[in-house]
Amino acid sequence: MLAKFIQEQRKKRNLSQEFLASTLKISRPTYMQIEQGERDLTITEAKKLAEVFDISFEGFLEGREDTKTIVKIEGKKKQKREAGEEIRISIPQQKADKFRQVLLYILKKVGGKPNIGMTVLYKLLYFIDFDYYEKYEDQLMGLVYLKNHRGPTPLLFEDLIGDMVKNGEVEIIKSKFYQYPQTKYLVNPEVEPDLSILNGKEQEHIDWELQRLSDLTATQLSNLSHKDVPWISAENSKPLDYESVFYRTSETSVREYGNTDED
DNA sequence: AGGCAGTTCCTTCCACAAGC
DNA sequence: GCTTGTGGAAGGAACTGCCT
Repeated sequence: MLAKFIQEQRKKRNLSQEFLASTLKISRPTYMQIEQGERDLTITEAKKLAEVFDISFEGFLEGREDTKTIVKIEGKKKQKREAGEEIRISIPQQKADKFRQVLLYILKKVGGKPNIGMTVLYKLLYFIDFDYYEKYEDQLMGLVYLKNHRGPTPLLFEDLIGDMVKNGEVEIIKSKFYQYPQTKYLVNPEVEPDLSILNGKEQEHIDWELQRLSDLTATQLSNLSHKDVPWISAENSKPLDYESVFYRTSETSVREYGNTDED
C-alpha cells in the first residue's frame, strides 16, 4: 500500500511529518491521513513526494524504490530485503574499511561545519573518488555512486553509517540549515581515524578536496556535480562510470594537463 | 428545465493526548 | 523538549428531492 510506503520512506530519511506536510502545503494532520491511507494524494503531491524521496515518479506510484541494488560486503552476511530484479554489487571488506576511515577523517575534520550535512558529504566523497581517478588513474575508495536526482549517491553509505552508529563511533544529529532539514554526523571524540590504510598521495588528495570544496553549500556542490561528465552521461539510478572522468570539460576537470587552476 | 433547501460525504485544521 | 496520532468541529462540493 502506498500509504505505508510513504511512511517507510519518510522514516528512512529521518523526515518529520511536519516537514513533508509543509512541503506539500498541507497541514500536518492532513498529511497524517495520507500516511494512514485515509486520504488520497493529488498528482502534484505525489510528484512532490517522489521528488523529495528521490524516487522516480513511476517507481513512487508503484510503491517501490527504483534502485534495486543489493549491497553485499564480503565476509558479512547481512542480507538486504528482497525486491524483484536488482543489481548485485559486492564490496570487498578492505574497500569498506577504507571508506570507513576516510569518512571518519572527513567528519573529524569538517563535520562540524554548519554546511556539512549528508548531502554535502555525498558530494565530497564523490569528488574525492572521481577526481582522484582522473588525476592518478587509480581508485582511492573506489565506491560505487548512483545517479540520483540530487546528484551522485554513494552506495554503501547508509549501511556503513548504520554500523558506525551502532558501534558508537558516530552520532546522527537532525538539525536545520536555514529552513532545510539537515542530517549531521558527529564523530565520537574518542575515535581516531586510522589513516595507515591511506598512502601519502591519497591523504594529500583528500585534504586538497576538503580545502577547496568543504565550504560550499549542498546546492553549490549539486550544481557542480550536475555539470560533471560522469554524472551527465550516467543513466538515472545507475552507477556512474569512472572512465568518463577523462571526458570532463574544463569546468570540473582537476587533472593538470596544461595549466588550468583557479583560486 | 431551473432554482433552492436539505443531506451526505470528504477534507481540512485545531487541540489535545501519547510517545520518545 | 519535539514528534506522532486521533476526535471533533467547520467548511465546501456534490447529490437529492421538491417546488415553480
